[in-house]
Amino acid sequence: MTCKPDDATVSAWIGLSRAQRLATAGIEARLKAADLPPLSWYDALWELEKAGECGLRPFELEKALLFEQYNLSRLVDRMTRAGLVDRCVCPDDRRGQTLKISGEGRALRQRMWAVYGPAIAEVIGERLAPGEADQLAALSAKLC
Amino acid sequence: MTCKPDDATVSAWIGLSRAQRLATAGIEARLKAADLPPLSWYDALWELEKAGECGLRPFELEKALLFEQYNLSRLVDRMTRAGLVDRCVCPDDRRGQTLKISGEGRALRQRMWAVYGPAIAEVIGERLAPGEADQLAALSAKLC
DNA sequence: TTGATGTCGATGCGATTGCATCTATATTGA
DNA sequence: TCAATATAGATGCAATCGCATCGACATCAA
Repeated sequence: MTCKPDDATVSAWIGLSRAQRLATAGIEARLKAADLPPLSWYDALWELEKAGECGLRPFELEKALLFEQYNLSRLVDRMTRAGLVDRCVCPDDRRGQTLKISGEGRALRQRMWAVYGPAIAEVIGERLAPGEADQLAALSAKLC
Repeated sequence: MTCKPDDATVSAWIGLSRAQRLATAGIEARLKAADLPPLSWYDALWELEKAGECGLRPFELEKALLFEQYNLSRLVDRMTRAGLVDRCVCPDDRRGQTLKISGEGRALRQRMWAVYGPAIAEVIGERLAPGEADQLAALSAKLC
């Protein structure tokens, strides 16, 4: 049975939550200031770019991004309308489709990384001593 | 100048983000399954309960919760309509108001904690060895 | 086969968020 | 004092989210 959390657990949860929200806000603000789309667009573009030629099915992207199905459907809508992603026919499953990043999509991802990368460095990297980032990554991994 | 983040920093950021989102989703799902309002309501109620008799100004709550001003305004709206929070006149500043938790609000916070507490234990506590929670809290604090 | 059930993705609708801006009051400085 | 500026909080409107559900195809069991 699951009982009440101890104080250390509560502090960890509150800290995790605040840290992530502050970092996200900082990063999103920098993207917006540079007239770039939100983080979720970057994440989608990056997953699709990593997937390469064969692309990804929407449900795969959904799992990779931890998105709700309906939100992913609409995100893909917007990105397709923006010319960043191509919806291709899926040979194996006629219910589905295959998503591929376009040239424009690749270009936008690069422009976003030019802002996103330094933002991560500023918001996370500069605040952690060497080795602490690894610790944080390891602890986070245990929660997934 | 801020340059590119190193790999450890990127891993820390991605891990932090995924861990927080998964944990949040798990906790919110449990609240919803118990027919309870979302986490933000709990957070607001808890801040107001901690503040005690003298209550809090909306802008103080805004800072405590890391909310946008307009979102806080509307959250308070909904919670007031639900009878959980009282808007009181603010003697010092006639532009503003003082927010106080109601009896109903206190009661709801308790009922929420009965779900929220175990949820934290399950999603965070059970996945971290003793001491790791403290480490995570300490690392998170460096990011704030 | 074929009927029952499961999975993929889209969508109508109401709720919430983000942006810009507004009103009212407070503060500051000439 | 009083005009200029700043701060507290609300709100109209468009974009996005959450929920429920749908249509289309796939899979599985008899």
